[in-house]
Amino acid sequence: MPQTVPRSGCSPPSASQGERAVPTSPADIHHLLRLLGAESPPEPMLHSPPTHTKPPPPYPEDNNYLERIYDFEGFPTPSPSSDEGSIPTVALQPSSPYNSFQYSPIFIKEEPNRLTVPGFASPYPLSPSGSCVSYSSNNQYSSPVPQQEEYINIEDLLKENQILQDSIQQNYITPKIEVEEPRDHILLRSALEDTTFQKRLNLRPFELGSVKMEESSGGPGEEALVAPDIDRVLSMAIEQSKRDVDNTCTVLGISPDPMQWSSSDVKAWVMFTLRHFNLPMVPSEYFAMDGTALVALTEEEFNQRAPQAGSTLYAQLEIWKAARHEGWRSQWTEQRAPTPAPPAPATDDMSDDDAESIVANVSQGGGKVKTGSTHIHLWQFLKELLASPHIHGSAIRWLDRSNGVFKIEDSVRVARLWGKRKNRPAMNYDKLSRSIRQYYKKGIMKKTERSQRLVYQFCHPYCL
DNA sequence: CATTAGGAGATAT
DNA sequence: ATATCTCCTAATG
Repeated sequence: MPQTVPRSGCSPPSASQGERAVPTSPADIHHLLRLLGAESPPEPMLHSPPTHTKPPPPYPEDNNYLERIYDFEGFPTPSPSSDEGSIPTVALQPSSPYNSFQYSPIFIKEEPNRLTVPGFASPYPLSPSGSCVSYSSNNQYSSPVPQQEEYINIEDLLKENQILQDSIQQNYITPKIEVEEPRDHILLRSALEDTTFQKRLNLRPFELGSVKMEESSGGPGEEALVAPDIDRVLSMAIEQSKRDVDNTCTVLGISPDPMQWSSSDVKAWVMFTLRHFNLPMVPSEYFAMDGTALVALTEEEFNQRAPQAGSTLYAQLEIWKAARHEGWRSQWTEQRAPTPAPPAPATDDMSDDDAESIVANVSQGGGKVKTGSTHIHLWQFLKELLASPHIHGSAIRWLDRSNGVFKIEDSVRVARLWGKRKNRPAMNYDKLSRSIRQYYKKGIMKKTERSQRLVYQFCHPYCL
């Protein structure tokens, strides 16, 4: 069935062999390859997994998986208590058929693969071990059965890719990727299981399978032939990483460039990442430093600060560094430039805005376009932030939830997030607080008994 | 110095 | 017309 996919403003990466959607140097791929294997739990946040399509039940403090999905997507977390007045409730998108993933244990131990990378020109110190990411088994994605550790090399990946392609050609119709048998090759698994990029790019589910792969007839020159197919998959995976980074920026209100992070940005990022990977929390004081300092930390220093999670944090940061290095453009670079007609047309313009409008659309039942998010009221927005303490807890949190008393811990970030939401790049806390003060008159908020700095209180119907 | 308080005009939807 | 946004002056800790 030849499906012609409407391309909703984005051109799928041309299947032509010469050009790729994402220009990636071998070094980048290698870099990512080292990183990706250990990284993200498969498609952690962009879509709801099939089994979780309804909002989380009561709200027991830690049924966070769904919350994470909501939060990360900028979805308002479904309120624990009944209904939120005019806050739009969000129906999650019906799970896409491509979206079959499950959390499967990931084991990887890396071995320098055979690609020789003539020097990844990173301005940042690489891991002292040189291998960059050594994934320890203490993280919870690892299975209790440690003997499954395996080494990966490109040849295996290629073979596996071949197997996959064969099986793909047999059930071409099935939009699901069947990667059941091989349990061990994470990179491939994660790259292939994560099919969301295919969907986002309007690829047919298996277009990547059409890339012909020539088996290494040329004996010794192995390095040379690695690139073509894996490359393609990886470039998509890279795309995915970009989006993840961008999403995180949006959610946390931080710059994509770690060097620009303030110390509270650093804390927010660390906490978010720990949370995201289900790693044990560490005192945020351990990471009391700004972005420049964070970037300068070695893997060992990470591990000192967070014995259970240091490697993951370090690896994640590597991805962000790479992002920075590649100059991934994002709406975050300085003030947004609203020029709607960028010179480079439609190669991958389906980044962040799309995600947001999808959110908006979904929340409107698919009917109305856009309108949702810019119309939000400040008090609603604040409650939204308050509803995801594990993400924004360092910026704003409840002091007395039942009475609607909350405290703004990081006025700069809250204002930044608000400005972003309202498309007001010049927003600051001065203005935001002025708006809050208007609420006194309107009876939406009131001053607390003993007035404390940065502490506000919702009035009655508004607080829950 | 950051924050609070509130007036007043401008602006976006 | 409403809900801010923006700018500003004055007070406070």
